[in-house]
Amino acid sequence: MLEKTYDPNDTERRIAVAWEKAGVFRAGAGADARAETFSIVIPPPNVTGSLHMGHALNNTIQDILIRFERMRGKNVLWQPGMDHAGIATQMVVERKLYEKKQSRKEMGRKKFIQCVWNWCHDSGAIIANQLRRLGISCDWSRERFTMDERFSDAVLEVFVSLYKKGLIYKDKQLVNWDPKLLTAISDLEVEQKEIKGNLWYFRYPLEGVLFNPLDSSTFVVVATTRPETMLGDVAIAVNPNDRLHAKLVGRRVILPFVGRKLSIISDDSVDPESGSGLVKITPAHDFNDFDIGRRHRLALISVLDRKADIVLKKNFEFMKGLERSFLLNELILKLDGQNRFVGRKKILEMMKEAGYLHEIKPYSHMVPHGDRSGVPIEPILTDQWYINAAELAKPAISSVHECSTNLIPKGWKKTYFYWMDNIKPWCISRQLWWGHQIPAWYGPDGKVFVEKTEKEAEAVALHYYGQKMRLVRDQDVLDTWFSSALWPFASLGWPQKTEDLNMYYPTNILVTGFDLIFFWVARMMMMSLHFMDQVPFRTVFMHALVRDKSGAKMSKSKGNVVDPLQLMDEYGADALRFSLVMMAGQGCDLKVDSARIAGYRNFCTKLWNAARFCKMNAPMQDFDFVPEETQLNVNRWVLTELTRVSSHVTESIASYRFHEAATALYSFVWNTFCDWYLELIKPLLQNSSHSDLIEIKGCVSWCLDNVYKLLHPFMPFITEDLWAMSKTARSDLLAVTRWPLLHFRDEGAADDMNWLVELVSAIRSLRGDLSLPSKLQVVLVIVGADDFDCKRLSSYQSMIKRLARIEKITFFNESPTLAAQMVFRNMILCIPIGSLLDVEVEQVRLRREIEKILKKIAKITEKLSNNQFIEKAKSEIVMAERKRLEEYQILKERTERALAFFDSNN
RNA sequence: GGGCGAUUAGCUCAGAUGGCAGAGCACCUCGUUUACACCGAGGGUGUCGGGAGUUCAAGUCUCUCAUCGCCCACCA
Repeated sequence: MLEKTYDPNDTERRIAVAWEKAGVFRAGAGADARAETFSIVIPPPNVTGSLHMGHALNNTIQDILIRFERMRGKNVLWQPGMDHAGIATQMVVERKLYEKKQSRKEMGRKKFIQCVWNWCHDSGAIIANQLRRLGISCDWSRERFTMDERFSDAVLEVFVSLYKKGLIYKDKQLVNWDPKLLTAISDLEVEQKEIKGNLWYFRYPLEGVLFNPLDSSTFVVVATTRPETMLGDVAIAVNPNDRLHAKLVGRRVILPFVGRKLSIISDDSVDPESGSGLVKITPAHDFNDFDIGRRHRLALISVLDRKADIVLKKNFEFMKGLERSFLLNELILKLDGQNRFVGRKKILEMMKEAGYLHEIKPYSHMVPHGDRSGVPIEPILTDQWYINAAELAKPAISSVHECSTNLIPKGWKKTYFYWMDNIKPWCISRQLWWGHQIPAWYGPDGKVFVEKTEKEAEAVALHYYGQKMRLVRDQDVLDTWFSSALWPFASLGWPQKTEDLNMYYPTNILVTGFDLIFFWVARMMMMSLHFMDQVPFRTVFMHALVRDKSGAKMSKSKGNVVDPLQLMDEYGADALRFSLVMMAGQGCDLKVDSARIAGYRNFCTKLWNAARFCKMNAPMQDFDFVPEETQLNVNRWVLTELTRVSSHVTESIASYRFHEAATALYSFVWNTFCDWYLELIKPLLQNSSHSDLIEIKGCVSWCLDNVYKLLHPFMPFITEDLWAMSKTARSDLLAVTRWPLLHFRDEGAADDMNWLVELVSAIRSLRGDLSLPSKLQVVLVIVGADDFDCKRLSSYQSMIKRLARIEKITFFNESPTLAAQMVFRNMILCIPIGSLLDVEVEQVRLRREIEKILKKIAKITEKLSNNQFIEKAKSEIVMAERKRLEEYQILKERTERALAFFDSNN
């Protein structure tokens, strides 16, 4: 005998092992030689990560598709793997070292990298096991890592190839610099945050007049949010159409303290409405100013170093040709080596003291921050490697236009195009140690040799110099997303021409969160199209992001992280999976609420108990059940409903409407199968012929077996477990059993049983209105039944009696006295309850009923008397309305008759 | 500043191609009917955010306004 409740913990662990042992997740397992393929590459989780709700959702969706297609007999590959996650992993390991009072720098690069590798080996298995715990069925025998040897080979191949085509190049540009992590980052890794600060208005004295803070003709006013960069100012710009200020063009101002002479220039990009209308230009510390500087050939004067500390003394260009005034000396003394925040304060003090501070206005504006470090980034002039993304984007754009790749939901196309159409060079070098080191070697004269190996680089250098020269390798590593972009083809063995690539590329679908559309999806499109000449996936399914109960993003610092492992321990992996799917509509947010997960845990218990009932009442039969051979309408009905739900589920999964599939199954199992079918057959189990009993028992088990199959992609553990216990299970695991394709339908039986369900519900509702004790058996008197009704009533009377607690059904022409009445279709149902009946209450109830009906009738009549409606609406709609009207009129007439009976007998 | 999405029952949300407003949870009443109390039966009057338009017909399509959220953007 089974326990009353399902215990997921033991079961899930046991079954996960069984699957793995049987090798059923191997690519192509169980498929025919000529089967269609279906492939997915997993979004590789960070190697140091641990399972969070986003992973749980993402992998559940993929697993549903994979299990579904595997059961449909396809040759399925789900390629797993992990990402080395450059910055993230390096940060984690550095933090660990810091706890041990060690540092990366002291350790040296080689040792540090070894340390990271050790950490990866330890940590990598954790998330893989957590994914197994969730039941995901990827082929772990083929696990790949974005830093493994074969993958590195792909990375080198791509880098060298793009370099030689001129699509990768080195450039000295302003770059987003993270002063905490001390590396360049790409535009995408910059987060704009609104900061409430000030706008400071400075007075810069005009050249050739004596500066007087009280005389506005002796200075110009410029506004800035970044006072600390003023020492790098090289010009002042105004809009040429700014009537107020354009006349200043050509004059010069003196940069306070420093004494540098700044020309006032005109440039279209200046907004005369903004700030004071005059902008100070600091090309070394601002992207916009950098462009203006380039247009006007202005000098670049850098006053911040890589740590964003102010550097004055060491700055040769800054000092050149300047007399060091007293003030300048003082400035250097106060500022040199200070960090940017202190520097700002000190500059402001000095400006104020010297009368150069004109005004301060509170001002809130967007300040770029590093997404990992959280500190404000600095635009800094450095040498970095870039990809010409605009070039690579072209085929990636047209492929989506041509629908070679479909984005779901399709609204994301617009976002994709907008970004791709405006894509800028992608900075791919990072000043980190953990990652793919850039395959570039430099000769003594700085000449760069880009080759896959040092040997090859040396060979080329030998040819170039005519003699052997010492080469030094570029110290930088590549952006993690550079290697992630190769995932769909490199994980299948590229650059080798592998059988896997042949068979499984392009993949069918990529499942990912919409937050990765630029970081990852777009870049995979670019790289894959360039190197494979084919899209990486036919479909991209973008799902919502998991939020907490109140809709906020989960983060460790907020402490609102919901741990999927804990939820699985509490409710089981199946319940978690089911709730994620139920919530994964196509919105943007998905709120996790444990009450809901508990609800699906209850659903597991419900299913478990249906199986338990089956085991108790319909144990093993040596019987090959064939739906077409059934005789009993109750069976033919439930089989019809099962066919309906199975095709609904199949269609829904195939079109990625997972929520719909899950809802259909939930409602079939709970409402149709448990609440009605099992209740309906209970009386039959005690009191039926042998052949009927065999049919019923066969039908119950057969339905459950099919339910297990249909539910398996959603709830793999419990269904596998129940499958193993069910009579029809031979040695096969459910995971590789064929998906059911059901055809049996008997609409007549379905009509009968749906009528029965409605009838019983109506009687129960009437009983409820009368507050009859549920144990009380009553007599049901039926008035106005026709032959058809009578036939139905007698065929199903044992079911009706049991489910509605009726001791006897009789037929009358008139309603009996002291009976509660209710109209059901064209009959009046009466329950004579004698003195228990409160006639007045009944009258009120019936009157209210009539009122409702009249409203409906009025509405439909209005519709039908509208000629436009009759003329223009589809004929089946008009017919349906007429039929409804007829039904309501019968209802009205019968209800009035019931009421009249009371009125006349009172 | 631009783009996208949301607004439906107390809460969380479903409602493809317009045609009788739904589910789960919560709540109330009743119930130890031999699978399940993680259960069963019964219980819903919601200006479908406001306004306008198209249509015989609008939660659904168009416009507009409001509120909220997200993404993108170099603006001092």
